[in-house]
Amino acid sequence: MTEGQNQGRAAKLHHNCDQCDVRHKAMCAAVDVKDNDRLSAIVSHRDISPGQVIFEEGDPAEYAYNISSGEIRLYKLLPDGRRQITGFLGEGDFLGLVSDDAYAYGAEAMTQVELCSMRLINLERLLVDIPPVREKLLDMSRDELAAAQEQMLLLGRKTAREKLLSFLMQRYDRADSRPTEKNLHLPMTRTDIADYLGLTIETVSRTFTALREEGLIELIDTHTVQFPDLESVRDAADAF
Amino acid sequence: MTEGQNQGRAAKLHHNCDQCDVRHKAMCAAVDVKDNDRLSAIVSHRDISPGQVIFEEGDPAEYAYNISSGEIRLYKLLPDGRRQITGFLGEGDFLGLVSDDAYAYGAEAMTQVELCSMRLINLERLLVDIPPVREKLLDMSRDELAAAQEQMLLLGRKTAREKLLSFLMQRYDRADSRPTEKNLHLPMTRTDIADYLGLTIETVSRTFTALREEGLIELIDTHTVQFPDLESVRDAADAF
DNA sequence: CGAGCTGTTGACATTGCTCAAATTTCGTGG
DNA sequence: CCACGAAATTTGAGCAATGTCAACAGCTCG
Repeated sequence: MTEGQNQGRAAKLHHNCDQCDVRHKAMCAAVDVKDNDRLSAIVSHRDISPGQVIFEEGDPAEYAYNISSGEIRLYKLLPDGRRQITGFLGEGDFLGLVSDDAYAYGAEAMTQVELCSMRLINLERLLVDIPPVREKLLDMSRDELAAAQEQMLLLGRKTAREKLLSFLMQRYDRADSRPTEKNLHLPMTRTDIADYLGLTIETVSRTFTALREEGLIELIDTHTVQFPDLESVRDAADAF
Repeated sequence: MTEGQNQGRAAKLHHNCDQCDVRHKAMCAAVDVKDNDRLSAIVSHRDISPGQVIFEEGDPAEYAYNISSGEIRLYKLLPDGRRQITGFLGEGDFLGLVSDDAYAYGAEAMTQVELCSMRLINLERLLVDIPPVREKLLDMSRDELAAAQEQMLLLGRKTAREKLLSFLMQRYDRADSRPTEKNLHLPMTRTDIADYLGLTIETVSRTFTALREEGLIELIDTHTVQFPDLESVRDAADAF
């Protein structure tokens, strides 16, 4: 299975950025193709299995990462264990840039994950030498910030029902594959969804059931949702 | 009314950045002093009175602003009027950069405000010509992002009591003037606080009363708080 | 097959919200 | 400086949405 494959790959430390599948949607897109070797020289490949911690809040920040494949959750914890998931990241997303010298949040793999890692030191150098990279990172953090503000609106002012519907629409719209696809796959557990939406798992579960009974969604299985009528879901989700 | 005032002052379009009080803590600090005229050439001065809208969510984004003095609230609205305040800004803070071509949130003056405005077009040019400015803006948005994530934790996972205490500590720590000062001034209304913390004004009010009765805070007047024992407040606020 | 997850459902508790009214604060004009 | 009306804040009573605790069902893995 994948384990074997991954280990095979990890042996080859320096990935070749020329052949990277996600280059176009990652921060790397800002690097001119002719500087690819510059990029390849500083990145390493890393495989992570589901549930594994990539880094924890407060860890000294040494690496930044691009996600080559798989999905990750970012979260913050309170001393007593309450958790808030601040975001889910997927293919092409970037993580690890911090103002401080410590990570401001933790990161865990939700699925099998392939990371493209680089030392922050080397990244800093890249930012200086190749200005478009900084430009790209600024654009990306502005997007992240806009998403964070949208999430604050959700957390502070929406009902459980609105939260879940907004979440589903957010996932649906983000999913790159949008041909005739009416199915939405949710890789995360109910606990993850609850911690993302500021709810308990019971409320998430009950709300899923309620939406199903209303006919707004169909639950193909616990991790797959279908929308009989997309528009009515959007209307109910508000906020868009 | 205020219109008149604004036009009066606005007559003097180009502020002199050499003499700016907040230059050192604003984005402008990234501009070398010798390029000050470059900066002065693109900024204008604007006065805003309390309650006035600076821009609304969805407005086409034309200007970015530095705050010379005063305090501002940023917010997002739901169609039915529910409001989430996403942040309070003060002296030296920067607002208006957007990924889209429309503002992602609204901004209103809470007090009398002096703004230093610049066209986004001109700012873009500055970013290209003076790389440290982009660097500075990236740093600032990383800080903003970290603050946003902290706020998500607060909104999603803290109790009303913890929310209010965290808010008070956040304000206390941010207030630049921290000599022997045990007083904290809150320029915003209870409604603003409620909309920032994801609560109702009644709950905010009751929680203030409860904290006063516990002896954790003293209310000098509705907008001034004192902390008899700062440490016990910090303990109760968690999350730090 | 049994242990251990994950998810669902039920019964009940509680936090924070809603509606309403009393009180205080604040801005304005005299 | 004072009085008045409007706005902001506080307080009370009841309620609803969501959380807590507990039982149970379905699946996966050994």
